Amino acid sequence: MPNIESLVNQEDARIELLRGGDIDESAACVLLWISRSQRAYGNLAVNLAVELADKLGLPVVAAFCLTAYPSATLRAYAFMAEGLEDVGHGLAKRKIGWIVRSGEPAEVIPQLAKELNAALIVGDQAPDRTGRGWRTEVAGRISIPMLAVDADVVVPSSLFPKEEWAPRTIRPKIGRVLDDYLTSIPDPVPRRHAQKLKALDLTELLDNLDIDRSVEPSPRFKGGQTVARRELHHFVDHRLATYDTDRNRSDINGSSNLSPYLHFGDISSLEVAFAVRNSDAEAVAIDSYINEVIVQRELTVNFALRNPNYDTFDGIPDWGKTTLARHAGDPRPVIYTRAELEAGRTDDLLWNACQRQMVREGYLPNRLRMYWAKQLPLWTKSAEDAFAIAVALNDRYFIDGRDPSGYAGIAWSIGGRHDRPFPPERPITGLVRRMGMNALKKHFNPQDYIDQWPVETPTEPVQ
DNA sequence: ATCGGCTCGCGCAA
DNA sequence: TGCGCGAAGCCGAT
Repeated sequence: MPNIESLVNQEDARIELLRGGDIDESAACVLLWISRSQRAYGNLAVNLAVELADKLGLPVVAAFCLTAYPSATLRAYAFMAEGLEDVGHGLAKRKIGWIVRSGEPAEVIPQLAKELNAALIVGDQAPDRTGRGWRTEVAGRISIPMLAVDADVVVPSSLFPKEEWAPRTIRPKIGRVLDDYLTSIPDPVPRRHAQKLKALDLTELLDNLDIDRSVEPSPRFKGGQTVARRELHHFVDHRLATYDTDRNRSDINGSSNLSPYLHFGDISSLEVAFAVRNSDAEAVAIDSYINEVIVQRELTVNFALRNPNYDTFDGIPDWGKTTLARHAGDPRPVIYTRAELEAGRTDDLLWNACQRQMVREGYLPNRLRMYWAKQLPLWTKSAEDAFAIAVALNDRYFIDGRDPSGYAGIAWSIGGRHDRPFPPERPITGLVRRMGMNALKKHFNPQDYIDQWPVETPTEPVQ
């Protein structure tokens, strides 16, 4: 009877052994629990499941557990459902079984493992506490081995066991090992094919899920690996060349638009980074984008993994807390309620336009997300309030809400996380760097942007 | 238009 | 222990 320890490379930083032990030789399949990495191709968790299944002479059956996470909206779930349909099609081509069930992962996955007589479970990894909790619970309720593959970063997170301070502390560490990890991903088909397994109707499952249906699906972003890859190649072919050079287009009109897809794992940052690295764009453009999609992004993953307060005010650095505390009593000339903010009814026309794009489209270019978050402390009674409102709106409207990038962005904007102080000390925000029109104007034309997101004029009632 | 200085704390050199 | 330097800024001097 083989044990799992002898079948996997224990030195592989990308693989976490959640439960060890012997493998039952009479088992019927390897269970692949897809959660964070919602894609059939370019997926290292799928590949590990295939590798182990081949060693054991078993087929692979993949499962997804549909459950309503905190602050789940129809917008996010419609996007996710589109992605999951794509997963089903892709896995069929890879001769992997596919099951979608609703319920709590801690119930559903162990139950499924029993039903299918699984030899072991291969899962993926999540940076947020909800996703991490699911894995721990599942591992605690099974009696077979379980592995988790860190498939949604380029450099495995386990190489950064402590909280990193800033881009400059993680950058050299990533640089040292990047060539070991920035590789292409094969799509092996298991030797033993799974029987056709009928998946439940996704729309029906969605209908029965307890989610907030008042936030409508994005009219612009459709989920799925197929669409994600189309976006990636459009970016590489048409916008990457000017990513760093054209000042008027850079990072606002020229952004890659991939964040919703990266959030749901419709595409991996590894595939994105690999495609960019091997494109024929100029080195400055490539380096600039690689810095975004690897260094900055993986810093935010490290933040979520290593700082338990990654989504609250408490997660900001000490110097930020000190300086904000010193200005806690500063008068706020204007205070808006959450409802006024949510409706985009402030006196700042650019901010309102950002809020409208967020509400309608579920997306905002990164730099505007920062401007948006940086204004909030000026208009709320405390920085803590500003933080809480920022997180609430972020999670409610963005397709990629609940993502480490969003939380780290808010912590950077409001509390100076991953940043340094910037004197002179100013009212309310103290030493936390401000962002005003002059800075934004270097990158785009605010008026053009405002015009793109007009206030909807109510239709006149016919009378 | 460009440039230095502003503050803080990490990480490395010594 | 000292020193260089940094996620996307701002202000004032030149």
